[in-house]
Amino acid sequence: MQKICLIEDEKSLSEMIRLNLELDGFQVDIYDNGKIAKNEIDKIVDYDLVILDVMLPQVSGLEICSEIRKISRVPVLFLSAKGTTSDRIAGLKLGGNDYLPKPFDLEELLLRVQILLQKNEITPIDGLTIGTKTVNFVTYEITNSSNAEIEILSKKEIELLKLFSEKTGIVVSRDEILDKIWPDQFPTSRTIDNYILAFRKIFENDPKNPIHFHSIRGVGYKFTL
Amino acid sequence: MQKICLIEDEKSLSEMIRLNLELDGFQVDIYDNGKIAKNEIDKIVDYDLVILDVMLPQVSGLEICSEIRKISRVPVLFLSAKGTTSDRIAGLKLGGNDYLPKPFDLEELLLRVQILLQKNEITPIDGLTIGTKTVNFVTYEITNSSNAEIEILSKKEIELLKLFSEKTGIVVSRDEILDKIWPDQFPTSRTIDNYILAFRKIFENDPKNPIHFHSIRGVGYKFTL
DNA sequence: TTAAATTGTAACAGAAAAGTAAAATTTCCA
DNA sequence: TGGAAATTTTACTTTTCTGTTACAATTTAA
Repeated sequence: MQKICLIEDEKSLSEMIRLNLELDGFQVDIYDNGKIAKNEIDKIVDYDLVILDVMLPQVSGLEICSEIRKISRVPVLFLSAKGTTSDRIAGLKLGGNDYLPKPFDLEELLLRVQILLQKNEITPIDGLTIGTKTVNFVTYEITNSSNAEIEILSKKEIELLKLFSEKTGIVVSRDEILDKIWPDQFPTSRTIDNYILAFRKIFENDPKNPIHFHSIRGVGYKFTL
Repeated sequence: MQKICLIEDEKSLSEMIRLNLELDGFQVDIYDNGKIAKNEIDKIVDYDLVILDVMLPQVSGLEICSEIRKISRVPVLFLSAKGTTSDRIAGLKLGGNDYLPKPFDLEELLLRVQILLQKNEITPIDGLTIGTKTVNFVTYEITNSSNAEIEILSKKEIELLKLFSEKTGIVVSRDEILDKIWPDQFPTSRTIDNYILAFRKIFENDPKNPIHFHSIRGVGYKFTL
């Protein structure tokens, strides 16, 4: 779920915006104090979008935007009662991504929010998910959705997993594995077994009764999700 | 060079816009006829940005936008004399990315054009905060929020940190690092290690168990915040 | 039922990669 | 030009990977 940070001191307005963004499926947190917001820039840049009122008591929205831009490129949408051209330009120059003068139409706000968030669309990762664990073929990491621990696999392990994921549900012969993973070497057949052994320890709940890494006697192995 | 397609029937306005966009380093082609534009959608979607007047003779800008969206996600910026909310919403709903009511300030147009084109680029930011320390890519200084001490990094260190900050959370291979940081030289692999060593001493609480500068054996390094 | 073939398993050793500090070299100013 | 800072290399250590070995367990076939 995409999270939006709304920095706006006028309670009735911010609650109205929050309600509507939530109806659109976003999670919304509100800061009603510019000074606090400025002190928590670290937290603010973790959001997917920041909606920022220009006129805040004590600290101006422009100031906050400029702090944000020092450390992050998170999209910033300005709201302002002062809708003059020069204000808009000031906001955009400081790194704001859009500027909506008050009073604005709610529907327009929602549309502009969606446009800004499209930019951040997450590109699917190149990897493989087995049970609660996800292997990232680029970073070599295994992330476990249930306990946040991170393991790192080796190059050869990743190569083998890639091969298996390409052949999900299909038996891969020992010869084929050797050809693909060790094109210039000719290791023992036991070498393959050892990698399977490792995979079972990592991915199988009960390594003795594997459900993902099956041995096909006399042929090779079969990987299933 | 980024190419912009401007669809606008009012010659004096379109030439003025063209001139200014060209001064900003863009290449601009003008369509002054909506009908022709509609017949050449294939060509139009090859541009990096389309600026579209809503009120065109014969064919409306909204119609053209909707044709564009059938085959492409090229950013579309609407211009319109009718600045009513419902017009803006109509434009955005059809897939427009921004809407500027006429009369607009030229500077605002140029800024919004730049924002829309940034989507495709990675805009470098001028700093990076890791834990309590903030690196300024312009002054090369590291400021520590907890003890006011100031360290200064070297040029190469800053270059490397910039690279890592652009690739936060992504593995950067040793080859890529060498390519980007040492385009004309071919230093030892140990050279990179030494920079990482320095970064860990500076930014890691426990350099032996790094949480920001991870080594990915056989590949490279990964920086995380 | 038993021997042969195949697979499972862990411990080990050599190889490769990365960590490290200090020395050597280059660059940049004053 | 001298010297300090920056940069890169060198040499060494440590860590991790990787394939082999030896043996156990399992399956197959005679």
